[in-house]
Amino acid sequence: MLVIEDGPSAKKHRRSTKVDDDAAAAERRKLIDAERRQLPAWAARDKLLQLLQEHRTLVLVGETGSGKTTQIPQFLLSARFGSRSRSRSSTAPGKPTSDKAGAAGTPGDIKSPQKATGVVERDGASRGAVTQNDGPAQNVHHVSINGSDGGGAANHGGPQQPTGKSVGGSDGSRAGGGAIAVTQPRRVAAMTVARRVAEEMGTKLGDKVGYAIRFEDVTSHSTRIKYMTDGLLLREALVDPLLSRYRIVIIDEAHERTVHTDVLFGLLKGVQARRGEDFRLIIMSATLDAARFVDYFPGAVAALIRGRQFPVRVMYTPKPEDNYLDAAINATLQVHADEGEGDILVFLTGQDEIDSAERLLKDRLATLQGSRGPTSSPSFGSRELLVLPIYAALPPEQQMKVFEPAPEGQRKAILATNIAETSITIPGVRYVIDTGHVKARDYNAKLGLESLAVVPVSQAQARQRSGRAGREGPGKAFRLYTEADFSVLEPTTPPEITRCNLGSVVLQLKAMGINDVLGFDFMDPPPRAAILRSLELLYALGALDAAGCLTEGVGRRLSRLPVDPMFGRVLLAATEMGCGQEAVAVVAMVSTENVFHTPRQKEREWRAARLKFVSREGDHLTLLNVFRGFLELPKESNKARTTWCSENFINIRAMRKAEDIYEQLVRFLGHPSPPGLGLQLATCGEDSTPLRRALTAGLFPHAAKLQPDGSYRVLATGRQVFLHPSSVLLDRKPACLVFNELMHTTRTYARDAVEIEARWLPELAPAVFAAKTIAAAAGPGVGINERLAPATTGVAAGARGRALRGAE
DNA sequence: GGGTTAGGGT
Repeated sequence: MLVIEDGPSAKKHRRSTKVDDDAAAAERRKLIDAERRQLPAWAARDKLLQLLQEHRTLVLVGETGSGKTTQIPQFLLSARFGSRSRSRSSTAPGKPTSDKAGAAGTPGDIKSPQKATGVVERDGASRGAVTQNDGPAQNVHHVSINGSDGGGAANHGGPQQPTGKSVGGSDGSRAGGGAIAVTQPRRVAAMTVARRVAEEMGTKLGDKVGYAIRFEDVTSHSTRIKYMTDGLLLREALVDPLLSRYRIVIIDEAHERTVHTDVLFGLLKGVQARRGEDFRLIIMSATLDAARFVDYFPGAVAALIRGRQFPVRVMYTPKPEDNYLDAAINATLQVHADEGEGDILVFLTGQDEIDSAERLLKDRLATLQGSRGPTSSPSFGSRELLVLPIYAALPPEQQMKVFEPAPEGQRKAILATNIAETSITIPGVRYVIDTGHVKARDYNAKLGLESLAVVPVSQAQARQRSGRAGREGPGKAFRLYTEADFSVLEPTTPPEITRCNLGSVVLQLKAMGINDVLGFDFMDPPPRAAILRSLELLYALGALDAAGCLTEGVGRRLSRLPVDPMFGRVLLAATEMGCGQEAVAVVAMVSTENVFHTPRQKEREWRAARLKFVSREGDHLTLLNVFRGFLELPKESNKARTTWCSENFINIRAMRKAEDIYEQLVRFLGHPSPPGLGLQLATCGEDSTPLRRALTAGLFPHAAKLQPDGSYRVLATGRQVFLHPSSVLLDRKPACLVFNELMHTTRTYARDAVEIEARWLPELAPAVFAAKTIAAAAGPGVGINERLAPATTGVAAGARGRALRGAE
């Protein structure tokens, strides 16, 4: 069971199996109520509501365990913020409704961040030594909310106003007019928090409180509080740019700065400008970066709610470690030998590193046991150390082991990637070992190249890691670097939107009528080159016209498909080429990561298993074979599926996700009326040619030709790349191929490749591959790249010029 | 000749 962020309350939550026992239910409600009142958020209730009446944007810094995610929406609802009735009675922007505004003492100061220098007081219990060692708390402009007692405020979950007609011309869809939307970066969080809040309010999930995530909508017409993923709200904005069905939008975990939240920021700013007093925005963030948000949103005010975090003592190494992996193993053994009860969480960078750390640690333990005898030392060997890996690609049954409590007399040492920073919370952890490194994705817009490299963490990330030791009691964090090293780390990790491919983002903005993408009000604008590159790509795909405007035929349809624009283009082409079914399966599979589980110590086994699926034509067809194999299993038999997957070293989570995407795409492409595209999904059977042609029609910007030295050259750019070692084509190296993506690690690798015919290119992408050039290139022994590169660059430059004219 | 951090989508 994954435990979500934000609070002991949610963590303790167990769903009651029966509610027919009224007495027990009432008892439970009392308990829940008592629990709620303990939460720091509860004490801040009245003040928060007051602030929100006076300001259109509230930036709420709620530390871990404050209860902000579960409580704030309920407060708003009980204060009728979640109903339509008060929206008309509110006053003009900037004019407080309440004459009590001054009485609270501070609102005047709060409004102007520059004046309100109130340093946030931080009590020791809240952050303890972490703060101390990290240096002084940042000087942020907030007001600290110290609970006025929340005694009188008990009408939570009271009867709600009938919704009537919604504001701003609602479309009458579910969770109708004036509801409260609360976004989360992760699906599990949206689900579990919604479930908890429904229970607190004593309603059925999907009734007054619900959630919506991709593939799942548990809301109804009576839903007033809707927890959802940020990506989903972004999708809704495509259809309803004013988000008219919501009176309040809450962006939770805003400090994580996902691509989705960052785009939402810009959109919401526009929504505020157009909806005025009719709309309220709350930005909830766990770290003290409120000033950024306050500066960005006009008229915003910040407030802090304390958390319930136990103190964590942070230790640094006196001098730099030259091998953090060795250091981590030593530190783990030392903590195990010297420290009291509690599990150890070690942050490493990736699967390989975790695998080898696991081996090294187990070897060291065996040696120690052997030299001392099984029970010789009271401090060492008296307790066993249970070494457990956790990372996203690990099969679920192995992942589950970290959530089980250590058996009596044992201690867990969990070797984790940054999955344990935010996505999952592991119970029992009291010691954190931070190697100070992380494997991170980056994007070089000029080269259109993604890279994956081990880099130092940011200070914020280091704090987040340390905090994992203080969830259940006082803890200790061991940073395997010096305090001086910490002080020179970047304060925060740059937002993702500044370091990723923007194809989808630019397409979405265009589809929402935001034509001047370069001028979009991003909180942190992505590199200009990244936007330009996306415009070029979208033009090449036919999604934008020469003026940079969305094309109705291709562009509009691509914007609605929930896949990368290049894959969307593959799907559209496939429906015309009679291989829609196969293409949907392939796109679903490539939209899923970690299909194959490839543990290093079982390489022979997984290679043998994979052979059954291998297509000599490439990775896409191999993935298609896997998907077909999976679909042949009885859908209702979980057992059969689990067994098949584990026998074949296939990740069942990935397969379930691929199946969901497949079904969603089939529904979408096939459905006859508007949101659907009403396209026929035919099958090409065993003939792979139509499918490979369809893939070419979308992936042509990634077409590459074999070079004499065994490497490949990307036709559109002239770049030299290598086939990724995981490709089934590695032994066969066809003369021409298209691939999904480039990734730079030790070298520049092309991942997921499929063989194509060079002569298809001018036919399927005439704007980019002039027939003449290809004809020359197709001749034997002709230096194809030298001829192609200038031609394609010229086209790209032309596209850029035209696309920009529309944009600027 | 050799390898993938984590999230997310009407």
